[in-house]
Amino acid sequence: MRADARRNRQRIVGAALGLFAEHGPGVSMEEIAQAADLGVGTLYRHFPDRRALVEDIAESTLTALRDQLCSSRKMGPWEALLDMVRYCAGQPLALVTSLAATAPASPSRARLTGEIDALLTDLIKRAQHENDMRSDFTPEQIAGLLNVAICRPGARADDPLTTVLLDGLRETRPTAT
Amino acid sequence: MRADARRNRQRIVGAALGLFAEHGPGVSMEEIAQAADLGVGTLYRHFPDRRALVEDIAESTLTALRDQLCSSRKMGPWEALLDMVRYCAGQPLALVTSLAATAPASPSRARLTGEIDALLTDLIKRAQHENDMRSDFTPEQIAGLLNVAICRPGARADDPLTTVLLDGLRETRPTAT
Amino acid sequence: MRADARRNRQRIVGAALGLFAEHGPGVSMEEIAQAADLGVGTLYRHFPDRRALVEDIAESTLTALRDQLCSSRKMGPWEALLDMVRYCAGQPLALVTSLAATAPASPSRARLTGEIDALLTDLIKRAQHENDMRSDFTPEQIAGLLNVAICRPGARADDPLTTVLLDGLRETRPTAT
Amino acid sequence: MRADARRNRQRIVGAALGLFAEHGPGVSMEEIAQAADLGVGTLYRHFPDRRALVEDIAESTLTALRDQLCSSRKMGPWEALLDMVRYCAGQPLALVTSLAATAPASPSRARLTGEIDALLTDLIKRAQHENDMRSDFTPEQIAGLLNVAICRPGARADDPLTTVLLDGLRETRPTAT
DNA sequence: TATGAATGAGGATTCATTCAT
DNA sequence: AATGAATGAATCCTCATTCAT
Repeated sequence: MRADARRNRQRIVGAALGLFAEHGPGVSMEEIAQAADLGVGTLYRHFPDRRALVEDIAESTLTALRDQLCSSRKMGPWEALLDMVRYCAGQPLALVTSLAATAPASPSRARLTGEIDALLTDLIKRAQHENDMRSDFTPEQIAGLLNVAICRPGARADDPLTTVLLDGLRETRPTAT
Repeated sequence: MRADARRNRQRIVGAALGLFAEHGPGVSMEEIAQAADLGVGTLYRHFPDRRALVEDIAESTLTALRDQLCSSRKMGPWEALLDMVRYCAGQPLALVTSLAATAPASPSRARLTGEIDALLTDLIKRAQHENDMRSDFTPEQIAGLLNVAICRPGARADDPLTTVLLDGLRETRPTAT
Repeated sequence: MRADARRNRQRIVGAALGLFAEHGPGVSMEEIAQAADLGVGTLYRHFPDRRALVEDIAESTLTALRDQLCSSRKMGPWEALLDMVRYCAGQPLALVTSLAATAPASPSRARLTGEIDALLTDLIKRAQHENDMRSDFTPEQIAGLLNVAICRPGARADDPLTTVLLDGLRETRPTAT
Repeated sequence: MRADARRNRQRIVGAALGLFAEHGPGVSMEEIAQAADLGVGTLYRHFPDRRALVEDIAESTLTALRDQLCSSRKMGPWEALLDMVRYCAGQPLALVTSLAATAPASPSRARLTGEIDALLTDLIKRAQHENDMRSDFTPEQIAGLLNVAICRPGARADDPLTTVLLDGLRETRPTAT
């Protein structure tokens, strides 16, 4: 019975992700429930309201990202960054970001975001320290910039934007403008 | 009365831009009308439905961008690109992009987008030809990349992302990864 | 100037009749005004509100019918009835009847209806008296029956319904059922 | 719950019929829902929009009429016609006809109308063949005429109009005019 | 427990009517 | 006097949420 519940929860989240991706954030709870082959009532048993569902999706995605960042702490910083970028390409980060933008962050989401920022900033600091990354921007600025690269619909680790950005960050020379 | 009507139309568009920017695309027509100090009926006289309002905002922004691109055709290509980036920083392009993503493009919006793409691609081609820009990406790829840089909330001509991107594009060397 | 006003009034009534006939009673005041090549304001100068317009149409049609009935008082009763039926075929009586059904009758419309009923009933009485019409129904019943025949969309003086009815009324024999 | 839902559907249809009959086709969905002691939402769960409600009322009335016509196919034609007229007197056919006139017929309503016309025409043909009905009109003309008699507010099987019409149809003699 | 029917507040849109030009 | 822009109440409809089965 607990297994059933867990399966249902997964189906709901999966259905929601799929529908949000395909039809935008306006998808109705009923549609999500149907796509998960469940009644609305069951959806509401798992998530007290729509915000809870959205928050759950956002938090689980962010949690996975944080864990990924944690797990690569022992790598060289530049390699770890590349890893993170590759990892993100397979995640619905663009979707989650825009969904989450709808509502103010819950405390736990805020905490997650903070942790990710800290981990990322730390990574960047180490990269700069090892002269793998240009140092004329603060780690926070660079973190913001990477966020854009990552939280983009259809972002891939080897698409032009990512490539040019990483190229631009790799060096230590001043601006060309 | 013609003058009044024009003023009202401007107030509606202004109010809509402000509210969309602040509270997202879910703002109600009533709220927009109130923010413009008008009755809903007036809003609907100017824009037959919500989509028409959104389309109008999108198209006028895109038209201005196209005109800007046209008017800088006689400059050197790199300087023209910088000009465009600076111009876009002052425009609600991020907003317009996300709003427009809600609905499929109208024919005239599609045409505008096409024109802008053509102008931008041409600019990039010329920049590559003059060795102002790396040539290991197609002009279309670079256009896509610049679109991201430009259609970003809070984009500025001298913020880190833009700077790094332009740096990364300026050179002619291969990838550092 | 008075001539203009009269012409405008006629155009409004004409446009309204046409649109009501074609698109039903839901036609908007704006549409009527446009069809009359006038602004709504002008329409409202002539008719204080929608009901006034509808009433006017109804009353002018009923007035004409009453006048027609009056003018044939000197004929033989059966011939006068045939005349009335022929006259009605060219009038928008079906339309007016259904329009008027929307709202309770104004005093003057009620008066007109009463006059018409009286004239018609009188005609029928005379026809029965002259043995031109079967007498097993009261004049009021026969008046009601003729109303149906007449206030029908597309009624014509020689269509099957009218023909059969007049046949059925002409005789003096009892029911065939 | 299935039983409840069915009951609710019936209450909606009943309320709608009553209100349409009393206050015309302009009754609001909210009023119908209130008269059925339900929320608007429930009304819309049962009927996706206003047209669906009207269509449903029309189609169920027409279906019943068709079934009535079918079930009397084995009777003598004249008796079957009388039966139909009697049956119709108890049905809201006038209402349904005027409601349905609001919108173009749905395919299934069109089919029903066609079937009814065919059955009625056939009945008339047989009646003419057995010399129960005058033959100087085509069956289609007579069908049209009967439609008027039947689809009239307050039609009864023994009211003057019906009586006179049936009288007029019974015989085989030419017009009296 | 899962279901889906019921609810009703809220948003989009229309249109009769008023009023500034 | 004519015009058509402005108004907002009224209507249709949606959808998050609750609740009876």
